[in-house]
Amino acid sequence: MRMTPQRQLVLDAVVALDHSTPEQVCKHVQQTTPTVNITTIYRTLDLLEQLGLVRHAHIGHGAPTYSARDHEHVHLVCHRCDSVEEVPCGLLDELSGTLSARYGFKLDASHVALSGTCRNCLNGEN
Amino acid sequence: MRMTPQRQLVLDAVVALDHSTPEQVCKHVQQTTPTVNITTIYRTLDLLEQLGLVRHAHIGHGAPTYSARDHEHVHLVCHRCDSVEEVPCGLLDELSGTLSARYGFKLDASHVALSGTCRNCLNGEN
DNA sequence: TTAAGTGCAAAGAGTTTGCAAATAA
DNA sequence: TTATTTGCAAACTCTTTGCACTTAA
Repeated sequence: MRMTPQRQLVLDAVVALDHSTPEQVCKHVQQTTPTVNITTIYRTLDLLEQLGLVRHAHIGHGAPTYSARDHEHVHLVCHRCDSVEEVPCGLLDELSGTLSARYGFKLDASHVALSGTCRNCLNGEN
Repeated sequence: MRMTPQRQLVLDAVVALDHSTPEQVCKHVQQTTPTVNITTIYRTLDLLEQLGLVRHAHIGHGAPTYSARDHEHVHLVCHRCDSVEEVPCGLLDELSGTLSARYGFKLDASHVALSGTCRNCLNGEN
């Protein structure tokens, strides 16, 4: 594996943007180097994920969003207004323990978003 | 809104199949009535969801899966072998309470899948 | 000079949209 | 009649694949 300029650009973009879709990463990279192709973005995101440098989460219905590996938290996604709130992974510690004990399932808290209704929407503000 | 034959067929299929993608619902409906179009499946699933008769969950990377509204549970998806296990929503009650109290967020436990590694994969059986 | 990496075009899944024909109030 | 519903084709988003060209070891 060579840390090519393209790959460095993609990694930098993921770190800089945070929660960004492949499309957004592409746009950002192309501001500096317009020749970089979206295919390379996809291939590089896969690669960086295999290397453990980035990870993706499924937030809502659209494209997944990528973040740097060390940026870990749980996402609360409102299915009414699509807002995303970040809360500490620690909130899932107990659930994680239960799932492990009862089902042998090792929870990866930061990978998925928890869906529900946010405070504002509950109060009828949206 | 008229409960047309197509709509009844879609609802029946969702109930019968459980956790089925729009594509799978379509295949099932077309066994009885081959003329029903996939567009109608999508439109009807949306409609039935608005009426509260079905709901969808995002399991893994592909298409969402639809189930009857009363069929509620949490999905544990293994991101290594893609197996899906169902566990009671009650497991999230405490988390749900915490999120509500601290963030005003009303969790919808059955909407999303929890991602992680399943027992078999942890034991190196896959 | 060989293997890895890239860009480009095309294809593929999944989904939505526009519109005209069919259906039922 | 008139609004609703449907089927069909086309478009659209997101992602992957095949292949030739480029690049660095």
